[in-house]
Amino acid sequence: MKEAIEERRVFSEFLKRRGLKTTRERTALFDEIFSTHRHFDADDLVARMRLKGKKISRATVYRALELLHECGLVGRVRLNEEKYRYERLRKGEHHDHLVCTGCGRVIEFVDPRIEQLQDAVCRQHKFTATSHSHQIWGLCATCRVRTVRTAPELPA
Amino acid sequence: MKEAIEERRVFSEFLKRRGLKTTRERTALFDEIFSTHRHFDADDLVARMRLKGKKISRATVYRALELLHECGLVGRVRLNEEKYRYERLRKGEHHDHLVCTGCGRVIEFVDPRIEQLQDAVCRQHKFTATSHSHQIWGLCATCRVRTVRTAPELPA
DNA sequence: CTCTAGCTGAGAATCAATCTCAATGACAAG
DNA sequence: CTTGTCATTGAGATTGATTCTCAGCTAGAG
Repeated sequence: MKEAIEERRVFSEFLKRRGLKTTRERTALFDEIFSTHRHFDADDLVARMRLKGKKISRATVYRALELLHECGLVGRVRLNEEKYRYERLRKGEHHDHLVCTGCGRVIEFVDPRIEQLQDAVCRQHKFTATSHSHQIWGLCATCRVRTVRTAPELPA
Repeated sequence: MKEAIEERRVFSEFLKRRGLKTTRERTALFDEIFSTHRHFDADDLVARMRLKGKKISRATVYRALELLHECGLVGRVRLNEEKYRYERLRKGEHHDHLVCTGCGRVIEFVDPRIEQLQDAVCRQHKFTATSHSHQIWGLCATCRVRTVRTAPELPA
């Protein structure tokens, strides 16, 4: 599974540049993360490693995610929850999220026109953007159907 | 300072509808929140109340913010930090945020064209949106100047 | 005024994320 | 291959925001 050659190089060079080491743990985590395109949180990752028979402590997982995030390979957002969501990033690519509050599903979307308007907004405010996050909450098609007339008037 | 008449009515009716009570604490918190337009976090609010000589427990503050959020008078977002940011909302109005990573300043913006494109995205994915949050991080004009050539390379 | 169901405050609990520190390991140099 | 050094790891403690618990308090209907 020697996927993600380019990313692997980026990470390795990033570590070298910082005088950090390419450890067994970091490599294993990298492999796992770059073997899929799923979104995940720290716990998911710990669990996935366990399943593969690699016991890596939570602390190490967080430390590795921090590094991968710093070198731009992994995205980290809070979708209005208390925990972070991580996701593999493809260089130059960017996407935003539709988050289903019914089932938790996350749908990605890209819209260059929106990005363009964003740039305009920044210019208008003399703001120099470095990143952004755009989330839309609601119900996905499936949950929408399921909730027809189950939706309360509000008197929760 | 009998501001925010309309909001006051909304809140009061909301409480009534839910069989909840209009307590001294809730009224005091409401007054404080609706006396300005600032963004704030739970601690700010506790502190502001203290300054006015009203000691209201953190638990109560959180509970009141929850209610105000539920009835749509107060917005609550995580700007990729661990804590929530709250803000007074004006009915029907909506805005998003430019967050300066230099000084923490939050600039609000509205762009109907972006909102429109969002709707289109949702339709495309058969997604029924209920809310969204759109944040752009970067440097405000002031911090930008201050940081000229202090910024690292970060070949992210 | 009374009574009851909702409130409040203090502190405990939770939960993700971060930190501490002793033991271990990567890797450059010899 | 061996060594020395300094980063790394894991387990558990810690932090920080938020939520919960529960006993005593109070709003507000009757």
